[in-house]
Amino acid sequence: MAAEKLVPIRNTNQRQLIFEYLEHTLTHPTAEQIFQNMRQELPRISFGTVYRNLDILEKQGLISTVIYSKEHVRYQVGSMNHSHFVCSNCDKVKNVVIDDLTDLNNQVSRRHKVMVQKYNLIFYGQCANCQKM
Amino acid sequence: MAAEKLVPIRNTNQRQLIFEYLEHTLTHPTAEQIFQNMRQELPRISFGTVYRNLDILEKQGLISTVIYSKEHVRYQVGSMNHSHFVCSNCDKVKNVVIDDLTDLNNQVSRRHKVMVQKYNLIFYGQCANCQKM
DNA sequence: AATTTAAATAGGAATTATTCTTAATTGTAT
DNA sequence: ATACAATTAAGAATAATTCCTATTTAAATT
Repeated sequence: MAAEKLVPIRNTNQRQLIFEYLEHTLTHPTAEQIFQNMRQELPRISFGTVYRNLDILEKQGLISTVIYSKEHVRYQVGSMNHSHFVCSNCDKVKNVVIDDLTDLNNQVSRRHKVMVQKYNLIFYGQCANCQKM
Repeated sequence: MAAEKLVPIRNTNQRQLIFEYLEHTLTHPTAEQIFQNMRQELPRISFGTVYRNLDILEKQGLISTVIYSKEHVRYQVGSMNHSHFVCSNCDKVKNVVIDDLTDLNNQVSRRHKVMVQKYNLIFYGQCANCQKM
């Protein structure tokens, strides 16, 4: 665990807008989708800026990354306190409410002598729409 | 859900050896690691062959894919009936035993009117070794 | 055992997502 | 207003994965 150099974080318009977009969207966009959306307001924004700011926002705990398939990483506001369902057919992502799993982290920490900081639970299957077809 | 053309699957030495390697390793190798290992026995094997056979083995239900970070997809024998712990510091992956979660799929299926086929639960944190440092 | 045929392979090119590099820009402290 | 370091845009570089094609090979048929 290398000690990180402490560097002041400046407020930039780009990061502010990325966060606001994530805050207001109901979907779980990919970096590509975020980039395309930002281009409407900031036509000169680059992918590097999107990725860098997503990393910063995640380190600040304001957003979190959901890794739900080989191809697509998705982003959302807040930390990972809920789970996701991903339709294997149409790729849609749904937030999912499940019974309390808060003591799972402790259970795993105790049994395996590790320090669990978070978990990520993803369900895969067919959504209501795709089942009909 | 497009109907898939039924195509005979032939037994090849390459696929057999990839499966045997996964069967006997205790780690959760990446495609790269599998490729390097296969090269010892099959010096002419290509990445395409590794990826194609991993896909086939997964479709046959003989192995499964664990997506545990943006950078690294990992493979293991069997289906995903257990969970994983990933150390955020050293990247090591551990199999984790947790209390019965078998009715989680049903719980989610019922509440969200979807058909859950599998779930993937990953814990992130610091392993015993990395905590000491 | 030889022949046939489509599936699988090797090899390498192409694609895609992400990270890196650098000169120019900009937020903020003075 | 000025200075300075953090951030940006732009595009090159990298890495993982997929795709393409001529050749090879498993296995069914003769």
